[in-house]
Amino acid sequence: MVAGKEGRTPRERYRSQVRAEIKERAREQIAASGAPGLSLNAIAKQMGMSGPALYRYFAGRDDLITELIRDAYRSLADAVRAAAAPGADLAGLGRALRAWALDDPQRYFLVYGTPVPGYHAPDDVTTIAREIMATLLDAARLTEDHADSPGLEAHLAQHRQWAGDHPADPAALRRALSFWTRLHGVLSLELAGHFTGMGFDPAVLYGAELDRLTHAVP
Amino acid sequence: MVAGKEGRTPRERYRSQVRAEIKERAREQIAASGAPGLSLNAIAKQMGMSGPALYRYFAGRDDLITELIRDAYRSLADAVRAAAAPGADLAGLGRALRAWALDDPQRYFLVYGTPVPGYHAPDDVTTIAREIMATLLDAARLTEDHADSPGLEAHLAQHRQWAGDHPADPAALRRALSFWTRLHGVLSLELAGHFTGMGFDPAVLYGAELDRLTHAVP
DNA sequence: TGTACATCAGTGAACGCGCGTTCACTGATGTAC
DNA sequence: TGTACATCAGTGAACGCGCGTTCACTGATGTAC
Repeated sequence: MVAGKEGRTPRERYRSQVRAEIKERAREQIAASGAPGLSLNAIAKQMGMSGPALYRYFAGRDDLITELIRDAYRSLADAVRAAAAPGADLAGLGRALRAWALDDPQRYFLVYGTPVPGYHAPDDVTTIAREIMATLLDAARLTEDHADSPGLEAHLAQHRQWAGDHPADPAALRRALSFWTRLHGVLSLELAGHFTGMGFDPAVLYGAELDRLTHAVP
Repeated sequence: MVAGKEGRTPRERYRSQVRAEIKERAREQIAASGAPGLSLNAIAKQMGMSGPALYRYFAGRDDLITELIRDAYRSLADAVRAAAAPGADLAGLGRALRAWALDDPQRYFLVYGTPVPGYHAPDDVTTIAREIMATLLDAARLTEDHADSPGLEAHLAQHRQWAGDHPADPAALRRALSFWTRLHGVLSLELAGHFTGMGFDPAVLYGAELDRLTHAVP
């Protein structure tokens, strides 16, 4: 999947293969019983190895979880970037975001789920998050809507650390941010099961939100 | 707090006092290390009791957690209902929702956080959730906005199990739902710390979303 | 091509820990007459 | 008001469990000459 991952020497190739399988099993386990229940020994047993063997591949449980979180962020950034490929606007990004989320809900929760008090994500995760925002801003510049929100836009114009030196005007800042929060609102409620039994189709709700973000109803 | 909780006989009064303290310590522990790390023995030790003593008050760990989730839902329903008291529209509800969330983020995550695979909330929680939606619908009927979304409204008009027999028109259904998902989008990202370091004030973003839900900018 | 050595994946035993939960029990508090 | 009995909160020992992690080790694979 990721370039260069397969290594050169047979040993390196084997190593990264086993690493990949450990992570795969870890993801299965998280899907089955949630991230807090992740157990190194259980993974090892499932792979037919002894527990301590995993310490050849990861420094410990926390290291493995951190790696999974990093992968989840990376995966999201890749999905978003791919959808933004030529000069696309926010509409395609929105569809890609939902597809990515539904494809693996637990991966979504690794990024956007309940934070563990005391746990701090490593720095490079923040870097990836900025990269995602930059992609969003690119697309937000190419999108038009009829909404406006002068107060918010003025505030964002003066507090735009998150945008770095991105050449986005205040309206684009607003669009990118609203895109993020609104779609996340629908997605997280949907994935957490809060819509089950309510009757309507979450896809329709998501689509309507996306419509209003991209080609505004006057 | 809740009427009738203090009991009549001294023994009953004592019982519910101890129950309350157990829950209080449980909440502290969740705030400190997350819900998955909740431990009955640790709570007992903190109260100067032995572990097994807690089984006089709760059937077990799961029972305690379920009770905390129920309390969280109940608390949200009360907060929302209080804000809707006379004949208020969605604006006041939105402010109350944010205050409730910020007052105790972990309580918010008990309701809206990452679901634990395999865990199913008890039925009465669903009842409370419906009650919250009903309150939202009441307020949505008294709110006006200039937004409309014909496709969504048509869909909701035909899929309104969640509204029960509430006399809300399609536009009100849409408003209630968008209110819920949009504000939740901002809140959950804020509480999970995804805005930290970005520069802007989440309150401004939240306020702008609320504005557009209540008195629409044309 | 063959030998000597270095690297490194994986094992198995062990450590200490905290967990939820059960059980038989003690002793204090409340109730009935 | 006092005595006899029932209720019930809390204890302490014990069970079995799975966890993360360390350590000294074996044996296979790769490297250098």
